[in-house]
Amino acid sequence: MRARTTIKDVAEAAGVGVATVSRVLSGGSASPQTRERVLAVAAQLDYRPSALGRNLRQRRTGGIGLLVPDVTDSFYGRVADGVLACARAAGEPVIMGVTGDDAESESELIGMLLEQGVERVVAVPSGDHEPWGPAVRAGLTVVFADRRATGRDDIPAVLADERGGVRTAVEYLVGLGHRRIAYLGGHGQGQRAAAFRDTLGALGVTVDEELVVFGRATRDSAYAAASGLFQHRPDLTALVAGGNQLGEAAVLAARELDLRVPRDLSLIMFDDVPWAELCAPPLTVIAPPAQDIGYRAAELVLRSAGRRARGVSLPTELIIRGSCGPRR
Amino acid sequence: MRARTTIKDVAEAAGVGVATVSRVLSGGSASPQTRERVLAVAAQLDYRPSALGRNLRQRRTGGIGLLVPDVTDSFYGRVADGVLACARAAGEPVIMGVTGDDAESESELIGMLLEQGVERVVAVPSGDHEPWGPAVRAGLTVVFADRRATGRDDIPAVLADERGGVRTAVEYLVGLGHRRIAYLGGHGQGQRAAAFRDTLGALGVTVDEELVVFGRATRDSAYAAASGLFQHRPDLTALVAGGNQLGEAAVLAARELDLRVPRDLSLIMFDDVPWAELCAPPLTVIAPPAQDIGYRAAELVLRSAGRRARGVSLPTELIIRGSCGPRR
DNA sequence: CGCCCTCATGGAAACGATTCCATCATTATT
DNA sequence: AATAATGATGGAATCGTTTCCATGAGGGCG
Repeated sequence: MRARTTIKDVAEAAGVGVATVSRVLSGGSASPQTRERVLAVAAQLDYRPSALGRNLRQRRTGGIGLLVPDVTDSFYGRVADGVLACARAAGEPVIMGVTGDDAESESELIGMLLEQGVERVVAVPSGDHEPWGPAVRAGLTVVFADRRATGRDDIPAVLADERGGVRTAVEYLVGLGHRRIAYLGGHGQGQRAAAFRDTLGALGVTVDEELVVFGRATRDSAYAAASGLFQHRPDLTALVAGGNQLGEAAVLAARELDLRVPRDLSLIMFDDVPWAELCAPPLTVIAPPAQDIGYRAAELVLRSAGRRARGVSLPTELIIRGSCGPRR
Repeated sequence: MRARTTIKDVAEAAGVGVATVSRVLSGGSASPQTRERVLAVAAQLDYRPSALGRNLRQRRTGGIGLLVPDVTDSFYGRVADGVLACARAAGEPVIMGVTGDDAESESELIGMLLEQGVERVVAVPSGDHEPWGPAVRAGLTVVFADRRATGRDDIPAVLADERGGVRTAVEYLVGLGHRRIAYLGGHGQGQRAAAFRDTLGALGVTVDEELVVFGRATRDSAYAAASGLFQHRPDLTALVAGGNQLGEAAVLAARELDLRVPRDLSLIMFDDVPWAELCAPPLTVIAPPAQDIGYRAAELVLRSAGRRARGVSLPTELIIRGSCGPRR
């Protein structure tokens, strides 16, 4: 491997000092002819300033860290895409890690980011507050996306307006005549379940706690929860699934038990995914602006270097397709 | 922000020289009592060696770069997941970038990685060989995943056995009696189209070039291609879609034109995605081991630091569901 | 004409780690 | 017992950049 060309090589070739080269390249003052010569030489030698040297000198790494539970999940994939898009626009590298919604993994990854000298992080937290103590103590600028960690209200977050989204969905179902509506929730989505209960209450429908169930993040667990719910309470007429994996499980379980959608069961899913349209019938969904959430979070973490920033809540959209009908 | 604790702080607090601390922490020789004292002090001060200092000294960054066309696409999401899993097991950070299958973006991102001092890259190349000249010239260790760049056969690649997969699929369709089989391909998948033609030829079916069409990577373009194909050649009885976005477009277009699957049209898609099972009917697919491709590529790039490595081809699996039937 | 101010410029320090090398002590060998 | 060998240890150089500071030249103004 050929040795890298350094600033010293450029300085020598251009017949100037390294300080001058550095100034020219980072926009400092220099005489026009010097500037021109340095730029020409740098281009000819294909010189790239090493981020290593710069970062060490400036004691900061520039880049931004990105922690998501699972890139494979379409929702987090879109969040990540938003972060990457914003970072790219700003010319910042992104160091990415997958937590699997596990606090210990999260801790390890934060440690790794710290070692790398990263000082700005966008994360979809596992929910546990534990890992974030050391992070903020070490001076990390953190912005949460999609969720917050319990008890860390000091960390700004970019969230979907889950309450609004769930409210709209529940109102829609109730408007169709449904009364026995179930909620299938997942990891770290207490917010959504709470909104579900509140809205039902506000509409004068008594909340049946047996109809509010939670599955783990895995496909199997979600399927078991959905299937159990359908078998145990065949009287329910509508279901709100709190995420795309849960929605998938619900569709599968309903099909397995020969429940016709929407005749026997109305279905609304939180999160819009490509396959929602391909499903038979196409799924009515509450669409959170996943890509936007990532983009805004990255923007926030880049702008708020140092000072405290306030979080944001982005509106969701109810997309009515074909999976909801009047109460049977 | 509190100042970072450096190796010097640890050395002072432990009453030894910085060299000794470095040796203890990186497994060099030291007397038992010194080692113990240093470790105790380091733990107490919560010392983390800065990767910046180390990398600069060693002139290498350790981490690995990851370039994919689109994280939002389920397939590349799984590839990325595989790379991240392997990197995490090896304790290496991953710097990720999205190319959008655009050679210029790819070039820029490679430049960024170079600046960051990354020297190992896993990439799903856009297909253009242009960007990779500078990369290998700068001494980057590159491993391609899923595709190769034209004319860069010197760069090892971890691929799915597309030929085998397509062959199996086509044989299956021909076995069902189909003769007018179309292929809907996408960006950088000449390999698959070639395998399609070859297999048909080998089975004694004449290849109708009008039935081999290509869409761009966007949803709209793929839909237009599929729709055009169906309208222009209503006599075709089966279709192989060369990727999940293309498959999605085909399902949508078929539905729009009231083609019943599988009665009017048999459908096979390259790539297994969660929604393939949710589709009505569930889609028969050629499943490439996406996660494995990523994992193996990362393994390869980590192990083959320096020396040349050979690529690998991983088998695909034909998963028969319900979207193929006998010729009508 | 002289002084001071401005501006371009280069040398050198600093960032935080690793690592070479010299030093010193302790033990083994002849 | 003298010398060599071994091993622990710390000082200092080094990586590539930015930035402080000193230097010198040149020009404007009194």
